Amino acid sequence: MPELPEVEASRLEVDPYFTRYRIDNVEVRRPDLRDRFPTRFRERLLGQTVETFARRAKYLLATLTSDETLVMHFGMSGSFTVSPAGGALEIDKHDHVVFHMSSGVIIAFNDPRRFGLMTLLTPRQLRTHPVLSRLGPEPLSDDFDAPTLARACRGRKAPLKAVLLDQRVVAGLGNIYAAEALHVAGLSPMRAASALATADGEPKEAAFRLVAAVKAVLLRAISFQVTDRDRSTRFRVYDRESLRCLRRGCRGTIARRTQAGRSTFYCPACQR
DNA sequence: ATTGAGACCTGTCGGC
DNA sequence: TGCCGACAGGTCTCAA
Repeated sequence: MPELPEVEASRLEVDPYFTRYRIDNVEVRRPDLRDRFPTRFRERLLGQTVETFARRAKYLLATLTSDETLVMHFGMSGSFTVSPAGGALEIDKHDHVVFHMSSGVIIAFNDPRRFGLMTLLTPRQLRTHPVLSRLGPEPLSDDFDAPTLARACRGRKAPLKAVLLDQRVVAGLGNIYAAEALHVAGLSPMRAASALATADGEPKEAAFRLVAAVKAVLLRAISFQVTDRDRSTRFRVYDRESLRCLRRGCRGTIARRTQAGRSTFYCPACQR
């Protein structure tokens, strides 16, 4: 479930049960996701109240009364399940951390593949974190605009798809929405990123189109996550190999190829 | 400094 | 039904 829209949907769903409640108990059933949990992880959480529950890129950040921040990442297969107070509790074998909140609600972090991450950072560790402190702009914020993207793309020979996946350029896109945004923008995933900028790093028209496409695709995906359940209209190119291109007036067929070890879906007819 | 390949771990799906 | 390979929405490390 986990690119920016899915993480944001998860945050919205869990926030009412997390924020302003105290963590009365934590079951650490497996302290080894992508990294081993920090020392005294459980002890540092016990009795803490969650003050805010925010998202940065694909990370979820719960700030605690102690000023420490609980950082969570879903990896490829992470998710939360919320069990109402007093309800029967079923523990899945991939529920690695289970939070018992002061309301009686139980929130479980589930992650079969264990590419996810959970850690607890002091304010200083949060500020200087080697990954978090280097994340690029939030794609839905005004900080992500064509000039910013063009500067990041200047002189880069890497294909556009790879640059959209680089979390230091823009933070939160993954394999699906990078492909979707490139289709909306009518840009080939194989195109060199440098094509978005002039020699001095000024944005070309394609940079404006791509920025707008990224925002549109993510906004649509978030609203889709929150409301829609119809899976048929979910993606324009992702997982649609050999199917007709959905762009109005385009008669192309969606192709698939491997880029940097991952599947890229695109329309060779309308993405240039 | 950039870039691509491989690794991490488990589950699912299609083909034989 | 059972086995096997291919593949999966992310990131990190390493070598070129």
